[in-house]
Amino acid sequence: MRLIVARCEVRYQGRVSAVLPTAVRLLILKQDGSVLVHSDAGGFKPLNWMTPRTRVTETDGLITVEKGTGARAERLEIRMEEVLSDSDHDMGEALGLEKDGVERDLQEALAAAPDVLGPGMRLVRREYPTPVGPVDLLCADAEGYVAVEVKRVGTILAVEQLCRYLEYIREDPALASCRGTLVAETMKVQARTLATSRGLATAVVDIAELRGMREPELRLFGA
Amino acid sequence: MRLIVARCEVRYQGRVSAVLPTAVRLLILKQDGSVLVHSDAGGFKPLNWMTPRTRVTETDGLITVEKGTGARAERLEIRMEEVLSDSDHDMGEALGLEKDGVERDLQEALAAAPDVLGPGMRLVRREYPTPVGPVDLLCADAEGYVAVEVKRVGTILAVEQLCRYLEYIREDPALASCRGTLVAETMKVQARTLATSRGLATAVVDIAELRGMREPELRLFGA
DNA sequence: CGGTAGATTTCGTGA
DNA sequence: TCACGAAGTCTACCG
Repeated sequence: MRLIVARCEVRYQGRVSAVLPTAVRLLILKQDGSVLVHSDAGGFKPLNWMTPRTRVTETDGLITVEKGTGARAERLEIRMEEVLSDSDHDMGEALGLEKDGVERDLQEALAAAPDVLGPGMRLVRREYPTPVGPVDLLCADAEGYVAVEVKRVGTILAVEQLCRYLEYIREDPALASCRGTLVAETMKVQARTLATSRGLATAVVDIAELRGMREPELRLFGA
Repeated sequence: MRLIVARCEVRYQGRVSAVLPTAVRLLILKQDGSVLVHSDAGGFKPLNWMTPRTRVTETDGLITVEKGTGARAERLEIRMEEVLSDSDHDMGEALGLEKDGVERDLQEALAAAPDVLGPGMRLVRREYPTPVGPVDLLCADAEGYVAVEVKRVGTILAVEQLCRYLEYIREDPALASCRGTLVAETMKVQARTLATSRGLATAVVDIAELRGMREPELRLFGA
């Protein structure tokens, strides 16, 4: 990884056009070809950047980063007027990031304990396919089938998505009366409202509690 | 801006849980309180980060970044085992980024040349309000009104959005027969298919050409 | 401060 | 390679 602190002007032309007037900024040139231009504020996002795969050339204080060809071509030009620092660092191989609590984990926990969605609820199958993509869970209880969409945050977009799935699911005569439930760790009020007006159920769950239900013996130790 | 290259272990707990095993990484501590952890690969995105406003403390090789309180609390812990480089850089004030070609610009260009959507098409108003948000353009031709949704990339989500708008627009008796058109610089095939099946029109435009139509005198010079 | 929509979204996955 | 969906999305804007 090469780190440059320099007074520079940056131009990007590709999906949009952008110009950064001259100022002192941090340039990051990664081993994989990524180039990031960061300022001392603005948080998470680089002011300008290009992701792999790139072609990087440097001549006479001008760094040119290119990507793609023809209509989809992109070009990032960094004109350095004063270099305040320029260093190289060998970082070796990095291991991956371990995450927990994302939608996938929630879906798993729910698949293992579908009865939190109602008495007698059981899992029919996960990732039940439709022409517009798979619905997270297909469940069933005494009253019939229920299509379940799982989200970390329940929004109106999730309601729309579930509606789209149901439209196709109900084309199957056996599933014509299939109900729908949106499950999320946090539910937006607007999502609940829209869901209700479309005849869908909503449920708020906690992943830690879900797992607690799956492994009740662990709770005994904690109690 | 403080730049640290160090062998470190990183833990994040907040919206999810994440652990980064020990490796050499770049730590960026910005003036505004942002903290980013970058590896030498992985492109645009930091491995871990925290956006303002944060509380940053450092004691004995342990950097702790905290944010929020109570249920929404987040914590980022960086345990440094070996510091390879640690430098501070004064970057002063940075000027803003000038962008062109985003959705807003496309909407403007289209508002100035609505006839590309069809002969005799004229602009009624921009940002025509509905209870579910404003539709980008409301136009009209000899056959009646047309609601226009503008996107840089036309997706099925954009089609759904336009449908949602039309649902409300058509409640007004004067607009009961309002048509709909999705306009984009690039149109996904699925979006076009869904739009057609819902009785909506689609149009692909180029922002440079749009502007060319608005200022035909400029073309004469080029020709 | 919450909600919505845009983004050079980026990033992963599956066909 | 393409298309779709998630993301600790982030960020700006509006109420």
